[in-house]
Amino acid sequence: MPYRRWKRHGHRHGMHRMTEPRRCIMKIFEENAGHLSAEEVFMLANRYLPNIGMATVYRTLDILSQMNYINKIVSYDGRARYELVRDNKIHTHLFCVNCGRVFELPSLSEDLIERLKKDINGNAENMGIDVHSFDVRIQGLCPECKKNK
Amino acid sequence: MPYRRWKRHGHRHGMHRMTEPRRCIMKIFEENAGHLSAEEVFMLANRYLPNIGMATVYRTLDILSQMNYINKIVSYDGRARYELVRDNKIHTHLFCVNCGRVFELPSLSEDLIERLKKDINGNAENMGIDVHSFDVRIQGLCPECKKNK
DNA sequence: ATTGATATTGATAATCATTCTCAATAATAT
DNA sequence: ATATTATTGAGAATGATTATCAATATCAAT
Ligand SMILES: [Mn+2]
Ligand SMILES: [Mn+2]
Ligand SMILES: [Zn+2]
Ligand SMILES: [Zn+2]
Repeated sequence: MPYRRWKRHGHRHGMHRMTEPRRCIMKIFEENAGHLSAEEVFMLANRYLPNIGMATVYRTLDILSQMNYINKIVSYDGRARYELVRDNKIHTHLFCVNCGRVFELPSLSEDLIERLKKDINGNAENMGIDVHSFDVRIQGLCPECKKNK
Repeated sequence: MPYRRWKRHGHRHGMHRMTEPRRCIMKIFEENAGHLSAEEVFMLANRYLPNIGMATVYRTLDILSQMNYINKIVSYDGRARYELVRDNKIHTHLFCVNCGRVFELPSLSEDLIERLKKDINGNAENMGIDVHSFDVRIQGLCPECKKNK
């Protein structure tokens, strides 16, 4: 179900009712391009809903992920990040080993992705595994941290 | 410094002394091909060193990683895995969304890796980032979990 | 609009992997 | 053998995420 429809009161998505915290958090992702931690989402939501609780943030991030409105990204620093689902391109992310932030890289060229898919699906068939998704991850220093080193 | 030399008493690696727990845990990785969690390493080490503590396991995994004898892999289930460094190939790992285990896929073809490297390094240059390493990750079902579904 | 069934909330406690603290011990240099 | 100091194991502490639960808000049926 597209988010536009669910956004209005009176439109449930399965068992999921539309509520203020959910609308607010979804709005935050629509207005922020980056890869936000739960804590960052909490602080942004807090400006509009001063009583919102951390538990609600986590619960909402969870169902928005399930609904495929946002992506959950598990980083190396022990905290997850979330981003709005904008397209179905394979994301290439940089995980900064210094500050822990996640950065977007330009997507790989179409034919490179095609060859990756082919290669991976071939191996998957041989091994008897079921591929849901894949991605490319880079570890290194973000522009800011590279300077200050 | 190669592990063979460090393995003997009286041979330090910088400030790192050679001790029973370190020898034991390194041996465990040499004898186990898989991707082990700290808990799994602890249980295996426990058979030889009944008094070993969890803190020592974590500390040892940490310095073995720094020494580049083992790789640390951050999984999606909130616990890290570790594997012996055997070569410098780009690892393609399957992270089973059902059981949380990590599996090795055959490495990508040489020229595919070369093209990936080129593509990534090109983007890295433009963005002013410093690439330390990269890898391809698959999320899906392992052979075992695929059957039992 | 009012009602009733129930999904959601915020506060708080609990969990779980990992890290820290510290006094006792073991590994190396002399 | 002795002195120096890195390492250990036990247990406490941390920090992100989940679970619990009574109060509240949403939505479908009236
Ligand atoms: Mn992204
Ligand atoms: Mn591997
Ligand atoms: Zn950084
Ligand atoms: Zn599995």
